[in-house]
Amino acid sequence: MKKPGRKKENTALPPPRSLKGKKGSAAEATPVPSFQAVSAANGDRTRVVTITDVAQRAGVGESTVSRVLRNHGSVSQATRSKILKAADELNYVPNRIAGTLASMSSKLIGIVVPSVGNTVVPEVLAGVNTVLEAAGFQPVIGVSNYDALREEALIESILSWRPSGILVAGLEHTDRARAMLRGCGVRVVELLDIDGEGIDIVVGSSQRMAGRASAEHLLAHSYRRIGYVGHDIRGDIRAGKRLEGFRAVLHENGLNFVDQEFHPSMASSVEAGRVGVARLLKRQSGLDAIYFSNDDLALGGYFHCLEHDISVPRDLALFGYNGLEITRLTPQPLSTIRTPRVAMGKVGANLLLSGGPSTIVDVGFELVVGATT
Amino acid sequence: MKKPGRKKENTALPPPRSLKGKKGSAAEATPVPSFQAVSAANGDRTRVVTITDVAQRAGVGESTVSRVLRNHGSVSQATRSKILKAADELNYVPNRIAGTLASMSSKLIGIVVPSVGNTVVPEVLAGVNTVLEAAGFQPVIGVSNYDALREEALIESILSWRPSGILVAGLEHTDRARAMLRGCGVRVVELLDIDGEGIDIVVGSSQRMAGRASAEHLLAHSYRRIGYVGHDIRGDIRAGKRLEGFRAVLHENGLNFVDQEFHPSMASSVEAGRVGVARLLKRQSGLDAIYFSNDDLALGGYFHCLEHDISVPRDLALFGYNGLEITRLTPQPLSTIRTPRVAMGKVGANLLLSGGPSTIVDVGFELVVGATT
DNA sequence: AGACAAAATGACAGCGCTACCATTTCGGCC
DNA sequence: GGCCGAAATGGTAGCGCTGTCATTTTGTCT
Repeated sequence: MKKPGRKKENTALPPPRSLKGKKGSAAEATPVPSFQAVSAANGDRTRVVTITDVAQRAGVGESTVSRVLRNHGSVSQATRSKILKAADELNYVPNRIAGTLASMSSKLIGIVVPSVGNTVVPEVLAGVNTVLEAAGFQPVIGVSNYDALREEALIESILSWRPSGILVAGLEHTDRARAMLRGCGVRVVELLDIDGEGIDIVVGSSQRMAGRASAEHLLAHSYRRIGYVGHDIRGDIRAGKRLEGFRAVLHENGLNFVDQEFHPSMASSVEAGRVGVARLLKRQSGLDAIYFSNDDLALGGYFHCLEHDISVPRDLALFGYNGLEITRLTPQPLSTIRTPRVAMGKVGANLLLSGGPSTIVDVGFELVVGATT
Repeated sequence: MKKPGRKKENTALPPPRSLKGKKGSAAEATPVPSFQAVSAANGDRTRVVTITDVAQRAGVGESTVSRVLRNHGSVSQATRSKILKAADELNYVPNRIAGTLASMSSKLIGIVVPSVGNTVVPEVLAGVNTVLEAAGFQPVIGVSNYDALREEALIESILSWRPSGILVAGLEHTDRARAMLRGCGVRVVELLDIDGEGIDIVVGSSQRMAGRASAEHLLAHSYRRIGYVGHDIRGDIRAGKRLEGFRAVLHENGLNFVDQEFHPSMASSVEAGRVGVARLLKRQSGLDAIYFSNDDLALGGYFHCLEHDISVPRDLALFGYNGLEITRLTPQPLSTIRTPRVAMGKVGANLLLSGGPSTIVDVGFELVVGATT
């Protein structure tokens, strides 16, 4: 339809410079300075304002300025305000890079997450961020895309910023990643999952138990011909653990999945769920319930049912995982398992900063009986 | 005058290590190390590995190690591998804090976003991150919660890490924030919106035009009794601009909103939409269409209709904003306006790193005619 | 007023690395 | 071999700040 918009530039701009052997040749035009070359609206020197400038302007020593700015150590009220005034006038912004190097302790916290696709991770991050911000820490984030090697690289990269702590998702990492985390000398929090061996602090809920609870719920409601619709399990280890737990209960009851569908890669998980259910139903395996790898998929399945007049749960029951807010607001609330994600983030961050001993915190989960089972 | 300062061991003898004499004595009653105090499961001393250690181990100078590690400058193949081997054996992780301070140019990029609630911001971040990662940059993130003062504080805080660039959402900032961004000496990208005056680089689409296009679409489809359901507009300036554009078109056609509902604060936007529509309909204003501040609200409204057998669009048309993936997958696809969020992030990041002149890039938007209008 | 502890302040050596030299070594080439 | 430019390497100031310690300035009691 309408498509206003001026020039619709492409993303084809060349990256500024590559990491790899860029130099060597004597040519080297544009040594890329341009860093901190501005400020000082007046005609004054265009150097970045340092603590020395503030000290001179206030007529005191650098250490005193440092003490005032960090609110640390005793300084007379008169001196303090003199310094604050000078700092303000000069528009001084402290250089935390230098401060970090000098003090050997940073106000940076590393965070490595697998994705920012659905709202699960952002919610955890929100919880983490609340705590970090209150304590004056800044998060440095990396997204691994469910790729263990990328995660390893990210961890290394983030550790090179010498954070005061690091939060990562999950318990599964490459050996080298684990070694780095163990040896980096700062606290490590592993989030979301507790099924496995952690490095230091572990905050999450049991994926296996969640899967088991889901199966038990469906069985308790007399569903017997159960199918599974999931995304690629290779990358999402936690989804795999849930599936494993679910399947274990089925086996213990002499059952098995009647049919299943995996969707390796689909733009959206909702779509994967929709397509998965469509395929499953087309095969007419006489399913009475479907377990999904998560709520996104379940939502897609639910939409499919709505569109094709499949009565839920009479004709087909649906069960998801995550307890996304939206699953509470669909015409029929979805049955799912809700995890306290924001709280998880908060707890994790708090433990990280608190300096206590290594722990495992099971934040548990809540089985939400919606209208789809 | 006395001569303060510590002893600076000169070139007398090669001291075992540590210029700081931290080691040496066997006593060592933990003088506040706790930082970097771990690793090395073996009995070895636990000092952080520095470039000097690598240099010594490889039997070369520090500068050469630096050259190899940064892949910058010419080093013989033999020396290179010798150094890489030493670094690997020592499990060396470079200290980018020190590197940044020394080189006066960091591999950090600041990002300030209003929230991580729905998937809009994460999608933009994903685009940004793709580009940053490829260029070896690390994002430092702050979340302002739609609070201008918090944004200001975050900007200051992030600038103190001396990033090489900074991305912020929107064009509206406090005066001080704007001054800091202008004066910090690095490139600034303002994302999402282009209606207003930017600082340096602006990448987004016109909110006002989006609102207008939405109104024109509804009018073209003969809807005349239009209502509005939105969240708190005070914080979300962009939603306000869309509303303004929409309303302008209504006025130009001698119309106005028949009724409207604002939801200041609700746990979920979807819920706000649901509740908003319920209230609007209860008032029986004879609406034939509802414009929502965004897709989350629209989704909630749609769910309400589904649940209460309100035929969409016959009884009521719905129109949202964002073009979230999920709106494409509901039983009836929602009519909405889709913005190229990932691309927006990529373009913004590329421009930030490319070092070109200040620009405004209108990435446009696409009016998606779903089944709800 | 003198004595003494406490508060206030300043001086300066690093933190680990990179940029910029200076110096040494290497490869052709007469 | 001797010469010379280029490649390879080492030495060493800082980068802006903080921690330590020395010094000076209070304030409080006798």
